[in-house]
Amino acid sequence: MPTTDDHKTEHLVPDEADLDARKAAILNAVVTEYIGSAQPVGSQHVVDAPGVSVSSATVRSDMAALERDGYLTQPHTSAGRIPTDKGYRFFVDQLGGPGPLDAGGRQQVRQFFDHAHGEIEEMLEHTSGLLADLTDCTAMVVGPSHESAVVRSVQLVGLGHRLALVVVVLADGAVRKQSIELAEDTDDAALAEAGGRLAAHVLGSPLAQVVGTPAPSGTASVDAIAAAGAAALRSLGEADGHDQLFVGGSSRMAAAFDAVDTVRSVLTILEQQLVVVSLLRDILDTGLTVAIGAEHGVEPLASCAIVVMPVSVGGVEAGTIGLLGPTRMNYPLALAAARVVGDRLGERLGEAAR
Amino acid sequence: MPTTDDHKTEHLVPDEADLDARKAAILNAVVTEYIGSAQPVGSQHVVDAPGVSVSSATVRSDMAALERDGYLTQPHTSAGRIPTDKGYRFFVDQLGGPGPLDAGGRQQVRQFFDHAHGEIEEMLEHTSGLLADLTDCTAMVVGPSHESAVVRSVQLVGLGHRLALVVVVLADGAVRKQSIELAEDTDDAALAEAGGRLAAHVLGSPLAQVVGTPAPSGTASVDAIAAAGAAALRSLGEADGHDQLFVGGSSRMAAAFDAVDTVRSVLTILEQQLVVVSLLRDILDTGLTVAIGAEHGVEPLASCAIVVMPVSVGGVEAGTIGLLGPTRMNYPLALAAARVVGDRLGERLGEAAR
DNA sequence: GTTGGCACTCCACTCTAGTGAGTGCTGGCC
DNA sequence: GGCCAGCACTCACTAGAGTGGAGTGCCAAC
Repeated sequence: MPTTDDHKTEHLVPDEADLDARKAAILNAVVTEYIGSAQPVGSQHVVDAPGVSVSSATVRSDMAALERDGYLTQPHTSAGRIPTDKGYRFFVDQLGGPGPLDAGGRQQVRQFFDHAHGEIEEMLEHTSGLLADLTDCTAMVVGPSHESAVVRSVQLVGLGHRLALVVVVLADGAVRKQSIELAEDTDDAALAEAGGRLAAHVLGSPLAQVVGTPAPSGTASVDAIAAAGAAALRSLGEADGHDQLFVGGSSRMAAAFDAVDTVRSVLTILEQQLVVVSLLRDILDTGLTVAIGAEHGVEPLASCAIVVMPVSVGGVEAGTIGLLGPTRMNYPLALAAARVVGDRLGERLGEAAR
Repeated sequence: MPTTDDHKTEHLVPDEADLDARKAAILNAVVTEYIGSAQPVGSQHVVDAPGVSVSSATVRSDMAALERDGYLTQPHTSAGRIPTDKGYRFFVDQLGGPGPLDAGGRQQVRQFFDHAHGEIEEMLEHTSGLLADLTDCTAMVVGPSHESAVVRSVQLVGLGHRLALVVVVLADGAVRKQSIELAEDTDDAALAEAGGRLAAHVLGSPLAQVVGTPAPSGTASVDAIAAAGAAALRSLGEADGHDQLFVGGSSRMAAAFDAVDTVRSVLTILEQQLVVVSLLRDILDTGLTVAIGAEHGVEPLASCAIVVMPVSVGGVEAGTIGLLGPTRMNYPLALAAARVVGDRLGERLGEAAR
């Protein structure tokens, strides 16, 4: 009934604009309480909340209004209220805010980044574990894209038996490899010669923009190797499209739901790296930080919410952090953790990839 | 009461030696049925099984004997029988056997290895997915150990801003990297010089056996870089101890149990790569192929069974396959899949790493 | 040793209150 | 008009009683 809807939207203030202060306070209380208890919240539990200094009867009538406006719902008559996706949305947009990370959490983050060592991949992997610990959500960390990183070094390494490895180092420290088959037993000199020509051809340009073959050397066997190497680089450039994903704390999903079916379908999604990466991408592209319930359009995650935070290095996007939990997840905590860890991670990546 | 136990073991035949043929057939039928239905099996459901041409009353008395001997158990009086861990053990050792992979499965394996491409890590990752699909279990694939692989190439690549990358290629095609910090802005020539000395020092020896520093060059700055590189190599050698693990199909664990708690604790274990790798290692070391229930000693996995299969390349162990499922998993299928995929994977690794 | 028969057990299910948290409504008060 | 105490009502949840049936153990007979 679009007519009725339009009517409402146009003439009744509360639907579009902010809710009346007390209703907002009540909604806030219901969401907060429900996030903590996972139980429907009754009017009695809300009367003592800040900003609500009225009787339970009045709260009830406000709750009924909030339900009419779609912020709350009842599992059944004569049960307490549960926030709807719209209710969570209002909470996140108008009420919650990032909220500070507690002292223990801040300490954990500091300690983590003080002791973080090793290569990027390892650090990202561990970061996902940290986030999961902090928020009790499943954490997803997408590594920096290497699309624009230029080639800093190319090397051909013979592995014996007609096999060689093309090893590429990008300016941001990423290393890619691809094995190529050689036509016949090749001596190291030819390999080195071909490697040199390959390097001259691609050094300084992004991996994705490698085209053509190196200039001919006059020796057919060397040219063949160089061409094979160039082909390998191209296939590496194409494969680089899908960024690396690190998922941590997927066991938290089992604790979040008591229906095994839900757990299974969520885990199934998490196993599909491509789906997850593009899901996070999509959410970011629509300009959201939090996607609640059906907002992200992935049906099996309808009872989940996702917090997304871009990781930027010097203003340039260099990865993404995602937190997956039930729609009744602790948004303030998740937002705070994502922000803090994202910032620190960005700094770290900046130090490494200058 | 060890005395009683000894007494039994020594003087009563059925406990140690094979069960009487019909009892074995009954046990076989119970296990098979229970694997399929997950419901306690009554005597009536067994009378039609091959090798059991007796009435249900006789089956009952045999079942009672099997229960006395510890092969079966009852959830409660007047319910059907469920196999104990010992019952599964007998089934696996004496009855089941690998059992052939069905046509669809064989086709799937063939297709997978025909189309498998890319580098080892990617293939191992996908192999875990394949195994999960085939068996409906969670699959674990441990990559080949690089402990004994000798260094084929070492390179120092400058990344700008006092940062350089040590890139090591091992003879089996594995690539390792580690960033090092340079004392001050260093020119490429010094980097190349140091790289050359580093290479001369370690080429041909296994990564884990890198000791000392390269021979001095006479230039202090070059020596410093070379020393830093050698230190990086040592730390890489140490880090190489824990092999790469790829877990596929962890969502299957959610389908296997209906207690969310169990699912959560199993997933928690799966997140700890080190634990999983050493668990598989331990099982192999005790000479087992299948570890059932408490046999592997990891308490949260008490209701799980693990099928382990070494992957060997030319007789040398080069990785491990593991399948994790509930104790009532389909052992013949899991064993068959593990064997077939393990063999094919071994062949593949052999082709690549010669 | 095997079998049909029989009494028994006990889970799973249904049905029936009874309980209580929570609601919507109403009439009176400020 | 907004607020509130009071009240009747709703309905999930729980406990207890009753029932059906799948399954067992035992026994006497073949």
